[in-house]
Amino acid sequence: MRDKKKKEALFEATVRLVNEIGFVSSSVSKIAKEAGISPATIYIYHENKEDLLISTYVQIKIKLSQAILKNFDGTQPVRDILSTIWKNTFAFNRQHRDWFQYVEQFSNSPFSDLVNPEEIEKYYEPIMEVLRSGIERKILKDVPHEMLTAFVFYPAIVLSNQRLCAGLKLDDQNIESAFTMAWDAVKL
Amino acid sequence: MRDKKKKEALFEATVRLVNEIGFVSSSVSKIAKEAGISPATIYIYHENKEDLLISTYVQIKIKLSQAILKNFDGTQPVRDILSTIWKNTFAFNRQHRDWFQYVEQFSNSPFSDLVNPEEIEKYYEPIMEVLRSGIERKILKDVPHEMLTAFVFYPAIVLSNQRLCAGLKLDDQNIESAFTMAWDAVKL
Amino acid sequence: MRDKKKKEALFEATVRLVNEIGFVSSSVSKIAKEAGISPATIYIYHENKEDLLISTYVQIKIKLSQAILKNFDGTQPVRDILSTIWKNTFAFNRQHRDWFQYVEQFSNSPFSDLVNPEEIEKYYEPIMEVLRSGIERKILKDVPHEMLTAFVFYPAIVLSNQRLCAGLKLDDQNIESAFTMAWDAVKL
Amino acid sequence: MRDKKKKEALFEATVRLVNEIGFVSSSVSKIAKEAGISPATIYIYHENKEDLLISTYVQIKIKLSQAILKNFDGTQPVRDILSTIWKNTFAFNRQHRDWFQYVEQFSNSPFSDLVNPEEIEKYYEPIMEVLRSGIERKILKDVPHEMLTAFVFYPAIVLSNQRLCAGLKLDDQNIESAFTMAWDAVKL
DNA sequence: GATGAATGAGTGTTCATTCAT
DNA sequence: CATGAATGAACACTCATTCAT
Repeated sequence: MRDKKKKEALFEATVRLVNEIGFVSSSVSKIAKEAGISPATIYIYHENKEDLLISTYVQIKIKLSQAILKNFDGTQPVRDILSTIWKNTFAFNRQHRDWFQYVEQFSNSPFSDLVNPEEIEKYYEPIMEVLRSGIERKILKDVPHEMLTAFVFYPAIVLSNQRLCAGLKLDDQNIESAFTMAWDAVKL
Repeated sequence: MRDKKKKEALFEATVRLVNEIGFVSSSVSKIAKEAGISPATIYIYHENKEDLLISTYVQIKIKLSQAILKNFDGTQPVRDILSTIWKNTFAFNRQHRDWFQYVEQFSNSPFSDLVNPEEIEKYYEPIMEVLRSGIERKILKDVPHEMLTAFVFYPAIVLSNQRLCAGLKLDDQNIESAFTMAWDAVKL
Repeated sequence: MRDKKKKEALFEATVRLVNEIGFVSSSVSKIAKEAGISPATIYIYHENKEDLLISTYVQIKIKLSQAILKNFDGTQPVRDILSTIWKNTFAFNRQHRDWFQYVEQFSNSPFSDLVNPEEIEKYYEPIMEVLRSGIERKILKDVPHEMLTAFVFYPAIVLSNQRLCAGLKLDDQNIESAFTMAWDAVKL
Repeated sequence: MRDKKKKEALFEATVRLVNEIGFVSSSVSKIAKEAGISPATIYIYHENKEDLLISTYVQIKIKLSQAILKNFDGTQPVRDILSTIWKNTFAFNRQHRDWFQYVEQFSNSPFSDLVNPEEIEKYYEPIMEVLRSGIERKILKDVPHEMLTAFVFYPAIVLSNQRLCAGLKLDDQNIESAFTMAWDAVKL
């Protein structure tokens, strides 16, 4: 009969603290205090600190996949699909900056090696399918999928990054311009 | 009369260890052991751990700027200049993968906030100048410079990242294809 | 459910060690070892080293106040009251030399600045009242209370100090003589 | 050919630093920096840190003895001699508060055990002689000399102590009153 | 005589984790 | 299920001291 609220509080406390004081300084005890529970309680829900951080990451990635696939319609033209995804990504970032930041911090930590990629990739499969189909139908350039994502998705992440693009105003026009660039990069 | 060799050994040990065990786990004592010196000695050359990590980062960024600006010729067409920079980046990454990885880990750590951006930006000024001139001469899209770099340089970083693009073979042809994508993104 | 015994052991170990090797050399780890606990455990009971030393001091000062106010009877003549206090002080010192020494070492350390004087003074209020009343009733000299205590209490401390008065035998007769001197000093 | 100036600078730096940051925090390197010399240089003039601190203490005690014996005239009445000494003590404290504070900090540190008492006592011999003579001539109470000093000299130290008597104004009148108390204590 | 560089041993403190309750 | 107490190991950093120059 695990308390749902506690697990939820733990998730939120982890994200909040990591965003506040960073990955390195976020100790188990501090996270516990932030969540209003005992450090020992964390070990009921998670095997160890690693597991806590990883599971927090995975949860966010799943939520993220759901958000960016909102209004996904495989029958639309590739460009429209990617445009929707692109805009969803920026919308998600604006609404859940803390989740976004957590993911970025996590991705560049050694912990990220410990995540089973497949566990996450499956949630993004529809997007991969779009890319594959786009290539087949001679709409997208015939290059490895890493190269397509490097130009369609990572620029969005970079542009959303407060640290890297502190001075950049992300208004609708800029987002639109940026997507045009992405599309120019990948379209055949 | 500080021992040049010790400072050099310290630099190398720091990079090596951060690449081996990650930023978080790289403690001062471990770095000292890796460099074959006493932990106390580090504090002769650096004010504190932060200073050690930052100065290591800055050193690499300077070396990196020199490497990617190799054969820089401002009189060439914009496309050729960017192409050279693009290829230099991949060459540098191939030769100094550890330096590259260090920079990526550092950039996403809270330490990166502590670096004075101007100290580094000045070394990359020639590139900025190329972008500015390209926009003026109606060769590049007239968008904020962050958006240009997001499509010209960050994809190179992503593609070079072993973690993100483990399965991608970075042969000359792929590099060429990727640059074409980057160019398509930014060219008017 | 904190272990009362551990806190008590910590108190005793702190006093013992400070008396053995001095204030400066008494490190947290040494105190922990002396108390038979882990250094980390100290931080469950005390915020930091400072807090440990201060709280040890305050505890002793309270015990001391209780000891020297034993048989306190405000209705007695001033001289008798002070005489009782004087004798209690020597008795306490004889029984708890280590506590006495700890207080003296602490008083001359920079830590002593961090103690809220009022926290301690309240326990000694009855004595202050005696002095005030003595002045009012023209029994004691009308001088600032610091001057009265400098002659009534500090000489007792000096005479009790093994370091300063190594060769002095503190028998009843000497204590009596000394009190006579103190009384001659303060009486009108 | 030891540099007199360096030794003097070292003495002053030691006193200054101990008064500024306390006995415990005054490390050899900090003292060296304060004196404008290398830590290693200290070991030319002093065997070790202990020796530095002790020798600083002894120097001050000698200066102090000279100061409080100023205008000493053994032919004067005992009361006048002690009064002069008493006033000299307060004068010295006012002029050299830092030296005074150093002595107090040192006296209650374990280092003080390492000082050979005779090395210092000889400078205070004239005072002892006055006390002995005062007893013989039935002017002072016939009690151990520690008891006399406990009432004639230590109250002066207590009253001079900023920490203990922060609120006490040490004007001529108060000093005079206090000496009267001291004299009442010791006179037969 | 003087020093900057060097260091092993130590400092106070926090860590992730366990366990009896 | 939940926890406060407990801890050995590690943390970043400073120490008194030495020594080649």
